[in-house]
Amino acid sequence: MARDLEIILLRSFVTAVRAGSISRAATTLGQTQPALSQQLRKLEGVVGRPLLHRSAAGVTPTRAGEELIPYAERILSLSVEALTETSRVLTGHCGVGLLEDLAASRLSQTLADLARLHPGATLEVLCVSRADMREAYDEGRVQLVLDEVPDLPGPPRWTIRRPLVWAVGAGVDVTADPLPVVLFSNECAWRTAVIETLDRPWRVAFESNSLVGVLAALRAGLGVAALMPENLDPSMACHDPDALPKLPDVELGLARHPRTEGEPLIDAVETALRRAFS
Amino acid sequence: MARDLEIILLRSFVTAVRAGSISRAATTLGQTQPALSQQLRKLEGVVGRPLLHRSAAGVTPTRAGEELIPYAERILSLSVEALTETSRVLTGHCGVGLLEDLAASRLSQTLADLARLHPGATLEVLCVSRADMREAYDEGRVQLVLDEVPDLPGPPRWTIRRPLVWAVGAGVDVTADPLPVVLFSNECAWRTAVIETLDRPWRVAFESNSLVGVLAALRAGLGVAALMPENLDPSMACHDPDALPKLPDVELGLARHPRTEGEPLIDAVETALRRAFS
DNA sequence: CCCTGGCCATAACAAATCATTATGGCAGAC
DNA sequence: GTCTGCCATAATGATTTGTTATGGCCAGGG
Repeated sequence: MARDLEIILLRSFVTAVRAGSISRAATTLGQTQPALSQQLRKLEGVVGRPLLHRSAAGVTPTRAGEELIPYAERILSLSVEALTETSRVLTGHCGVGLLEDLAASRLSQTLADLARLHPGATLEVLCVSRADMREAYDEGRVQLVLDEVPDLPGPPRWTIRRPLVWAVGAGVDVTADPLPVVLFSNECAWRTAVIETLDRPWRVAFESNSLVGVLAALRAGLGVAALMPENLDPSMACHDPDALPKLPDVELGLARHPRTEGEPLIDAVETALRRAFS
Repeated sequence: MARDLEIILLRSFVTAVRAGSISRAATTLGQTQPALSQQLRKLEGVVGRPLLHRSAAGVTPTRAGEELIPYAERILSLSVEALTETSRVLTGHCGVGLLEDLAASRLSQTLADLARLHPGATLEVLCVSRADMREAYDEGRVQLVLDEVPDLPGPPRWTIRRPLVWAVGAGVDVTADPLPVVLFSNECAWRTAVIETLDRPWRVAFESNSLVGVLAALRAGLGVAALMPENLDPSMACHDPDALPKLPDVELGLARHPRTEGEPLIDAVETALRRAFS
């Protein structure tokens, strides 16, 4: 049998007592009635005594339930207090350097959520060339950089591998000879990956130095391109796994400026970035 | 993202900090190191900041971690306090009337566990005839009765259906004509169920008024019998589903003497009985 | 200098848990 | 009587969790 109470169950219990009914508590918690019913039964199992009188009118706490209520409320309030204390609203500034492909993905959503959570803080996202990124990092305008490992301005604190996949523009024949390819025009690690991977004749159908340009070219049916899965429009997925050679993974890493060690806001952004890939 | 902390995660965190190492904390918690590692990462996700510095030597709390520790310890101690208060060691006496088949099953183990948990309480299990049971119930020597619904001395507070299965004694031929059957000699609801279910010639090979007698007869290869699955030795299972007709379910129910409403010990025993069937 | 051992992180899979939909029973209102 | 609102249960599917099996990293000792 469980040795600890569970805070979620305590919240369910308190809500049910306040609501006087499991069904109503369920809706205020955004759950279904059977789910809550099961949770309360589980809690009763942990405590070892019935906590609620059930009737057709609703529920009322038993003797044991009444004894539990004050503890439950205290634990719940301590829980939110602990959270607001340790992850209290942050202030300051954090510059984040991102690979453009990452900036386009749901990562920006994550960062925007974070910024909304901390109205006193400013978040800035930068997508620039490797050299500019290094400069911004050295000058302290950017504290975190998430990019391909060789391009990082400092040692990676952690890394993560992501696959590349082929995106096939509308109406493009993947067996065409030569194969029309849409490329990033920057010196980018996977531009070379694409070129080295292709084992048959190909030609550059279009080049762009920005992801939106590449995506537009794909939508226009100009050719095929290598993307991270996050940026792949499902309609452009390549369904025949053998039509094009398998692309290598890219290794992304996060560099953090050493002077920012222990800064809560930078902590929070780093944790959010990491969590976005879990 | 989760809105509450989780007590289990707080315990993991505190243990890790105290142990100075995730691995050691894992062994003291009886878990594996990766499991704990994941839990701590999840907790960091909820808080939004790193809580531990990881190194090859072990872990030490970060600034945020140090802030969290006192909250975590307070919540943990409140949690155990709430449990010991609401499910504190009980005293008193509780008589439980059981169908013999139930007394033989793991249910006795459950009740023994409960008794060990509450050294100041005495538990008594009674397996007697329906009439004696009613008498004991009326006189207050038995507060809870778990039996077939029609045999209960009071209205059932809850019920549960259990299947009956055929047990085939060692070496018994289930196609024999007439089929040798081992029966309870008491007037028992499923004695009649067996008789009514059998759709071909049969004979009473052995009768006993106790479950151990029936089991002994089965082991001796005297015939087949109907049992609850809990009491079925796997070696006696009937493997051919069509060899014998399907037996009906039995409906068990729990009656509780009305005068015991709210008594903590009786509460605890009732909850334990119910939980044993969940 | 290269092992070796302790530490943590990750991956992949298996097991357990959880929430949902779909029911049914029960009691009071109409 | 039939409704209506309540709770409980069953069954299924999704999610979560824990496990084993690895690999990388750093420090200490040969």
